[in-house]
Amino acid sequence: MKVTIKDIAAQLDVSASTVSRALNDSPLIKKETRDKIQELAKELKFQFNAGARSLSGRKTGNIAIVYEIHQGQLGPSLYINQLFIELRHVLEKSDLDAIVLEGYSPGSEPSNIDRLLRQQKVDGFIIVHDHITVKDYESIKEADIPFVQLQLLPRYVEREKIDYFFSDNTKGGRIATEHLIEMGCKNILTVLPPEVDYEEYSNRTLGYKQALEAHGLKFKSTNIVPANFSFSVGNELFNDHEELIRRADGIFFQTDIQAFGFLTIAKERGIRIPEDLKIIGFDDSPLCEAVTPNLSTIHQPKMKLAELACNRIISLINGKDGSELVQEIVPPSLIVRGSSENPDILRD
Amino acid sequence: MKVTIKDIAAQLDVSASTVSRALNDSPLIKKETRDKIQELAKELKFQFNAGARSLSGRKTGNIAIVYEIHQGQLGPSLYINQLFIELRHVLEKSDLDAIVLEGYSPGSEPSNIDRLLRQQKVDGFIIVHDHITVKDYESIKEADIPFVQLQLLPRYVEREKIDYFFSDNTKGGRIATEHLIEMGCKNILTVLPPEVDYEEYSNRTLGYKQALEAHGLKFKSTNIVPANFSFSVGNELFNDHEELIRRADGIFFQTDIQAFGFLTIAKERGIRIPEDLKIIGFDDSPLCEAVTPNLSTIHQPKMKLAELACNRIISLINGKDGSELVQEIVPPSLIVRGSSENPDILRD
DNA sequence: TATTTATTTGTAACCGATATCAGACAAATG
DNA sequence: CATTTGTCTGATATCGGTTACAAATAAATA
Repeated sequence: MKVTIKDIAAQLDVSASTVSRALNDSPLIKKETRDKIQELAKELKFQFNAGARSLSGRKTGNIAIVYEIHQGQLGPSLYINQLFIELRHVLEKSDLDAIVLEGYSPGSEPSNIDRLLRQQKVDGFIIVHDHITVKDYESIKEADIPFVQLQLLPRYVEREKIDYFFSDNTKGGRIATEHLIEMGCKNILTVLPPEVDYEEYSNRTLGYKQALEAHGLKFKSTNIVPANFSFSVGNELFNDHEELIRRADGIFFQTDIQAFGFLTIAKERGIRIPEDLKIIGFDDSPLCEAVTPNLSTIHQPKMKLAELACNRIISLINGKDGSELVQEIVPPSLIVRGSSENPDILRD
Repeated sequence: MKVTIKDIAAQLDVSASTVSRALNDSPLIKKETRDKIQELAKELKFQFNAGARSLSGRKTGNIAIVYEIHQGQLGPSLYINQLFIELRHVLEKSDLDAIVLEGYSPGSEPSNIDRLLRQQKVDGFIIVHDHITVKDYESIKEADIPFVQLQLLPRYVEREKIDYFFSDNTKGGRIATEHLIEMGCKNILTVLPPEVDYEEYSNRTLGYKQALEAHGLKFKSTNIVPANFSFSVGNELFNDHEELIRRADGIFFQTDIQAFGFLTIAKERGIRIPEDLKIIGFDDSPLCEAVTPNLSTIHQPKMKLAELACNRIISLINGKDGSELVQEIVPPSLIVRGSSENPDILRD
């Protein structure tokens, strides 16, 4: 049942090392021998024993994907769920397996990350978001295991020293806001989750501000509205900020979820979208096309990010270009749907 | 940096085997020696090298969680996302790592499951839903690796031979429907995803039928409405089945998502919920409490299922009770919220 | 043809753990 | 005190690969 390198060696009357070389495409082997061995290996469906390989060679064939839990979900938005699936998918193509874990799970000693490092279970880490401890970052570096950061630049790590890939949140905030301005909005709010210390959101807010100023609109900090990070945001907004909302003609919601929550309530409150108020979200979740009106939004380049991160990790593992940093900020794109369209244009 | 069993042995001037015995709580060791060794191991933050351990006959410490992709999401409903998180969480408590993979990814040869088996990378499989091939089921059995099935009983596997845990969908359908009947509904539809060959849904439909018949209501197959499995179900229903809907006084949506989609549309179409029509969903997704009116639903016992599955896998791995099957069908529970309440009662 | 050089293959040590078996030592028995 | 029994520990082979080094073979040179 289990096929080992020795079985192949015995069948072809060669030594185990020859088989090893053949299967690893070593240059130290005659082509014919190599082909013969590879052929038999394929026929027997040979696979390297992962334990033995990592023990001798170095590679485990495992990559850790570190995520965080938000409200019982994978990551702070549905978007993370999709990013996660993409990552696994790209890794699979290189026969790498994904070991998933929560970055920060209090009480476990040692931390999961520390444990994985000590057990030598993974070849690299892909860290999504930044909910891991400073200590764990240091452990990873000290162990000299490749890692890349996705989605959010950690606060407490020197950014000159890590590889990261994330979407340009400042630009996202800017193009979302500019779009509303172009559609004729003059009094634009932005709604964001309460955890304002996330760079994700502060950058989106920065982009919002930049857009306003570039178009000669006044930026008021009171127009930045932190609100519950869930569907129920709708009621909260009307309870706490009704006046602000009634005066606005555009809202940039920094997460789709909040826009959805608002949509379900707005109609009841007699606000027509997009006639009275135009709104735009952020993330391009699948629901955008399901709600009425369809939600305009900013599309996060998840495929691109997953590919960049995985390819980088893979080449780091293979020892390539370890010296120079790779840091990419991928631009998101504007997706216009019904919630921000101009009725005037529609009438043409 | 890396601490091995030999390092500990050298420091305490004992042999490696003694250290191994101490760290594995073997009875063949003097208590004092054991304590001394364990103490030092803790101090040095020793962890077994995973590769070496699995090579020498012990466990890999990895469990494969096999899922399927639906519309770019993890599994056919948000519920799977949560179940997945629960599973990982329970495994973590036993220092087991989760290797996640898609059950069926066409084109990869050998299949991921086959590859993992041959690489001897995992100690067991938790299969969520049934999107893996017959061949893979057979490979797992042949390799004699423990596995449990969650969420859905596979069609092509003899159920007398596998351990499974899932929620009682028949009962779920029944209590959902009975609830509507008790709230006074006489003409109840059920809406379900188009993939009717899933036992999940056929059982929910069965429960629906049982409830009707138990209460002397006529069951009509035309009242079973397959519809798009997404938020956009609302428009589809009104386009294709408006008359049916106008005549109904209750709808049992077999997934929350479909109920949400309907909710956003119903109001526009002049249908008041729950006054004109009572509805109930299935899954108890977090959004239920966020929409207006709050959605009544059937709660799936995800924590319970995750615990059962993990504990079973763990005891199978440890060689316990491998002989007798463990099959549990966990009852879901009714959660009553605004969407099915009786206005008459509210007025009291 | 004899000798040097380049290719290709085999031998053996090693990675970090486990387990069998034999030996050391102490306690129990005659 | 000699012998048997029971506890505990160490030496060693092993798991399935990799790799440095030595050996064998083939090709190139004198």
